[in-house]
Amino acid sequence: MSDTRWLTEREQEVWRDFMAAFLGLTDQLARQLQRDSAMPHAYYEILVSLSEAPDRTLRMSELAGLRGSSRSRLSHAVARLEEAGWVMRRECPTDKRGSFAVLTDRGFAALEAAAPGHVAEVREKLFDKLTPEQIEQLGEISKAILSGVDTSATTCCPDLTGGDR
Amino acid sequence: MSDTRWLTEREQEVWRDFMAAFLGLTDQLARQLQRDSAMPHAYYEILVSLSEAPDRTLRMSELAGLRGSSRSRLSHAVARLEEAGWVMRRECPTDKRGSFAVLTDRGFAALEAAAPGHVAEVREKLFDKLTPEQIEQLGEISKAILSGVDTSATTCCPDLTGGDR
DNA sequence: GCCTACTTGTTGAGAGTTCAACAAGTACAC
DNA sequence: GTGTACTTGTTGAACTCTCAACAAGTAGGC
Repeated sequence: MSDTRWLTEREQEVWRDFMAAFLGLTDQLARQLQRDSAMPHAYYEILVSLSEAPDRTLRMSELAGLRGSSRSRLSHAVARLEEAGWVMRRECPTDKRGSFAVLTDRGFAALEAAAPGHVAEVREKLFDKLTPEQIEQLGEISKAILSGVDTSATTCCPDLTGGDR
Repeated sequence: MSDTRWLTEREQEVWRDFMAAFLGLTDQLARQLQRDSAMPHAYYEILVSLSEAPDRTLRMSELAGLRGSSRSRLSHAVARLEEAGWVMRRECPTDKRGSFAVLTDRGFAALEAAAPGHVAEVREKLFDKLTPEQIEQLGEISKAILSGVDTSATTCCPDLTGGDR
């Protein structure tokens, strides 16, 4: 198609440090949560989203959108969270296809118990390592990257079977 | 233990944007590689590490160290890469426990075929979104985060059974 | 030599994610 | 109403990763 615009030496270096730093960071956060609270990071974030929603309740697809997760992934995850007694499903009265996920009191308690350790890890491993200027810079950089990430790609699986028959 | 130092509003915002941006970015890179080259991102990086090693050969544990991967994970991955014909195992003559992973010609060709698409995605989704100053800042920030990430944690599983008997 | 401690790499089971396929319901034209 | 297209959420299989357990080999004391 077009000849490749390879990375410069410096870009390569930044890219590798960036990946190593971020993968290492997320890895440690995930380990901390799994070790101390027996939940994967993705499940923690589902609980957070629910805890902030009105009535601690969200439609499955809204929750998937918020978390940038596929419907399939969320469905499996909520099934596990339901087994743990942290989330309940409730049907939607106005749309019989739909279903709500509701954070239970036990789920909220589990989240409250997990939060301090998680926040401490984020502080120690991220914010304590950066100057106030760098924190601002990271915010700007993140926003710039976000502008190019199509969040829809994760959530939906466009079925194009009807388009080119 | 100690009372929690919660995140400030601004820190929270940066944290969420950061996670969303990074998870979205890695997700898209992984999808691009899987879609266009039928390999997970982690496998791509294994091939890269091997391609840069003398004789395209590395001890399993060195490779695990380079990639910040556990020995178990690497062993499974190399098994898959061997099935694909991209990597071969060779035994180590001086240490009969050890084994080498060697990138095959087919593996090198697969890497060459995958690289342009991957680099284009990294460019488009990351470097094209950032100013030269931001790229420098990201490099510094990554180094700072890296300083607090203990890369050993991933690789080894310290067996402390003998310590406190 | 022998014995204990450690290292290397593999294995199998369990857990989370992805993908494609699916049932059930909704929306809207006709 | 009927029919077609789309949406919602779930399911099962395949795949990757993690964890614990393991066999085999090395290192160093004695």
